[in-house]
Amino acid sequence: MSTGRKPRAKKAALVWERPEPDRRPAPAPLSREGIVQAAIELADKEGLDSVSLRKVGAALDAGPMRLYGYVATKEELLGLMVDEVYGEMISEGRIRGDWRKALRALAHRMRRAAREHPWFIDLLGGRPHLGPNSLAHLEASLAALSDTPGFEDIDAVMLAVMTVNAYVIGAIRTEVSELRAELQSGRNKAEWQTATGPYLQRMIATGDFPTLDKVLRDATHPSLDIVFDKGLECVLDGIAARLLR
Amino acid sequence: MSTGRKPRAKKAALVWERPEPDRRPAPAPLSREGIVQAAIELADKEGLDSVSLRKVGAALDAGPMRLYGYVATKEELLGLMVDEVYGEMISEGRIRGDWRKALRALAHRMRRAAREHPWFIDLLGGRPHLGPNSLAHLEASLAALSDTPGFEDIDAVMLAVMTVNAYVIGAIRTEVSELRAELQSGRNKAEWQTATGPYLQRMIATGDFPTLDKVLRDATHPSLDIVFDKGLECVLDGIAARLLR
DNA sequence: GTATTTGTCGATACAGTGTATCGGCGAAGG
DNA sequence: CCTTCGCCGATACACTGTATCGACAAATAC
Repeated sequence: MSTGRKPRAKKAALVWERPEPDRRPAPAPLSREGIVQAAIELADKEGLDSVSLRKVGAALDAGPMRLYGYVATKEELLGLMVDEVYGEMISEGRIRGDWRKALRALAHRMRRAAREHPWFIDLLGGRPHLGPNSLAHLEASLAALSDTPGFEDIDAVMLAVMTVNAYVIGAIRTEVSELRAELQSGRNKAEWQTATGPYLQRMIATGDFPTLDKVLRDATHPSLDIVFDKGLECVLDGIAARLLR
Repeated sequence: MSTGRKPRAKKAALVWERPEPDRRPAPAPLSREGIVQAAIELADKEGLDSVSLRKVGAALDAGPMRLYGYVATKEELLGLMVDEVYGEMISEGRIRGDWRKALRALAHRMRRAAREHPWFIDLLGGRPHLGPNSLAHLEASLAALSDTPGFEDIDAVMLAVMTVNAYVIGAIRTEVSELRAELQSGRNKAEWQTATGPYLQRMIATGDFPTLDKVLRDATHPSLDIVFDKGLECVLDGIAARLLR
């Protein structure tokens, strides 16, 4: 095509109108580590939905496309975030003690991590985690067990770790969902109960949920920590029972 | 403002250019149930990401905003989808048998539902589920236990149900993630293994993951069904152990 | 030294998303 | 028949992830 196209619209013809050669704030070092850090900070502060390539880029004085040099896709960035949290879990130190202590420690580490990064549990299980820290975490888990007596069989080790892991993930997921519900509709637990209370009471008043009614009326409602630990001990008991068989 | 604004640009002045009075394909009955059904069909077929208000609307010959009469937000639609699946689970019939049979049945129902609707597990735990079917499912679970001997204490019932639920959710989540990984990168399990294999082998060759190495080499790798059931029995054993104490 | 090639980088563009807004239309009321 | 009201849904907006490709800088060739 020969129709003379203008060189570029944005550049004013006169120097006086061009402010400066577009002042680069810095060569913008930028690194995968830095990007992941910024993304995590954003997710912690504003929630996972706020992690967009634009916002992460902006936090680093860069445009969205700049990140694509370090990450092929947003999925990959999320994967790196997950691996980073695994890294934090590992850095808490070696797991020691008998198998029960070890599994308990692993469970609590994960729970703590999920509390500090509420988005973590949402990302878990999206895709398998093959990052170095994930692998290291898995290795640490398996190693902690395979050293202890009663776990000579590698299949038993695998079963124990996977079962506890499944419980932990499910339990944390439920917890986080409850916490979010509280945080969302107002501020404290009381407000949430008064918000959903009427609806629930109306439902229960139908008489279709007698057992649920009994639970809400008679059951002691322990703190989340206690519920988590009780369930965990339950699972551990199950593993113990299988060991002796 | 008095500047004569044009009546409407889209309407051609001549009748011949206006095709028809915009032929309504039908008064478009439209109902919450229908919308949810369409959304579920879409999610089953094309994945959860494809569930957009526009596409759901299109499936019902309606614009996006039409749906907002039946649903205040997309979140609400997703909530309805979840409740619908709970409904399917309930409709499989009453839970019967001793507590172990009952819990096993509940677990397998959920797993089956998650297989038919792979998006289900992703939505679980986002927010608490207070829909009628969710409540009915919970009621059925609690009722199935509170009838059986050994579960007079309502707290014990709650603990057992919640623990099994946590395990099931976590286990299914892990499973689905593995399945997705296989389906994604090619077609069958072999292809996936040859895709990620080299990377894993290189990682293991570093010698940093000896136990993981042993697992990959020595462990029998049972089918997903067997793994799930073994873990489940493990948890059930734990509950049994607590019952006798 | 200049001319040409090359390769990278990021602004722009695009096809989507969820949802707020408000003009136009049908129905109700005088 | 005219007016008024309410509601519905087309349009618009702000935002997303990412493909594209022109412009610039460094490297190479002469």
